[in-house]
Amino acid sequence: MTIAAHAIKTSNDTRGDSTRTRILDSAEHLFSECGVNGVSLRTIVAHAGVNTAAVHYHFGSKYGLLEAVFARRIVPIAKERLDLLAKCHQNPSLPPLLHQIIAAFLEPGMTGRHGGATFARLRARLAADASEETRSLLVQYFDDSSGQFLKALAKALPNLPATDLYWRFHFMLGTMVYTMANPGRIQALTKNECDPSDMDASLAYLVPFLAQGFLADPIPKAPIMLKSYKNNNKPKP
Amino acid sequence: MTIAAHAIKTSNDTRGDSTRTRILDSAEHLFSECGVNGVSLRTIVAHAGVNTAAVHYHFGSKYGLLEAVFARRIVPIAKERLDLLAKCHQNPSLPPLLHQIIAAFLEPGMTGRHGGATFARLRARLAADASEETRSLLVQYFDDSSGQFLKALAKALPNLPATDLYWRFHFMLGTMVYTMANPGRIQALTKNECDPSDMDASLAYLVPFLAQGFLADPIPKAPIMLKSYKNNNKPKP
DNA sequence: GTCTATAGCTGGATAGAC
DNA sequence: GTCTATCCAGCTATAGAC
Repeated sequence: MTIAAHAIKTSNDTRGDSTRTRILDSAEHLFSECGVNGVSLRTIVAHAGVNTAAVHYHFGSKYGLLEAVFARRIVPIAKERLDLLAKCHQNPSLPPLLHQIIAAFLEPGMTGRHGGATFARLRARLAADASEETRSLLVQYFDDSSGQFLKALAKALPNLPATDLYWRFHFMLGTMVYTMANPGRIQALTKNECDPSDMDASLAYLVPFLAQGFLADPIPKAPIMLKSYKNNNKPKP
Repeated sequence: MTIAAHAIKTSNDTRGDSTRTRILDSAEHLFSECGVNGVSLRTIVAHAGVNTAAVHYHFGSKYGLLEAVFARRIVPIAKERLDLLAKCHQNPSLPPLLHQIIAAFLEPGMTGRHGGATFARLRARLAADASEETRSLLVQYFDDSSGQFLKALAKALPNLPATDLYWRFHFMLGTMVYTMANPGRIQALTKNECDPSDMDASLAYLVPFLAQGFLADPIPKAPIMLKSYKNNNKPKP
């Protein structure tokens, strides 16, 4: 069965307590908590109340299970992103277009609608994983919608060179993934005043920060600048 | 032996080819490439040309080896950060103080002086890992210098409320870690025009982006705003 | 489709010679 | 300090009864 077929089959399972669904839920939770290599199938099946054979019957292997966990959430997230993007437009009664686009990109994956903090942390783990299998999962599901957002951002920032735009998009992914991963450092430093697991608060602070970053002047192009920007690139204060 | 003692002992090993050092180098490389749970001690010792007993003799366990790998790099990184911070000051012939501070924080960990991209990726992996052991490693070694940088940033941004500052510091960590992790998405999207493994280029684009983000207006404080910033928080364009 | 039982490996850790 | 040989717990995957 293909990954997409897994996703469709799963999303049609509205009962929510079938063997398949319970395995997916347990796997999502434990992969997220312990990492894919940090948890055994035995632990997953014990948590789901099934046996090891069930996993191999439904998903073929541990990696097949990971694909299914991933596909179940990612297809609706990508769809919602594009839906929200289609609704973005200039209007004096709305926030600036740039803010709308950034929010359309970030919200679907970060709020609770698609697996919430659990799936978000799993995505963060996969992003730090460089293996070919993992990387292909991310590229396969995200690159299409990313391209659409890059186009929309380019249109909203007509004076920004493509290279600068790409870098800033990359930085946006970084803030998103790191916030979702929530390593706990900022809580420790601030005595829980800042809590990245509160995705609404995270977005409220993140969107304006990123929008402002996107609006920075492009950096000068001369190659020498790349090694000595400190003495040459002075944006107006 | 304590972690600090490991670090000191290692940093005094100037020959660079002792058993200890070869194990540390191999482990750093393979932990970085495959994840701590993704590589076995057998693979590490084969790569280092030693036997499994050597690891247990010198480091006690696989986790002890991870600690030693981490401590060897992190102590000099934290020191260099503070050294660079001490040199930051207002001067018309230099870039803005804010840029200097951000660069002082980012450079030591991202450029090639302390393990380079290899150790950087390992740090990114550990950041995505939520286990108590891993988290304590990061907190233990980084929180002191982070506090000093927060103070310096607060002084450079006297009108920014502490909460906003903390969030933006958190976002800065995200861009740093994600760039170091370099999941390859931006290369794929841009046909290698942007290459996050080029740390000089990364810093050239990253520092101005972050500085601009730090300079954004603080978000309004009313709790309601956290859930509906989209209709209420409109920074000037 | 679901289960039990187990095959077949690989893992971290250690004992004990030198 | 360094090595070989080994223990045994834990893993994924499968065979085969029901």
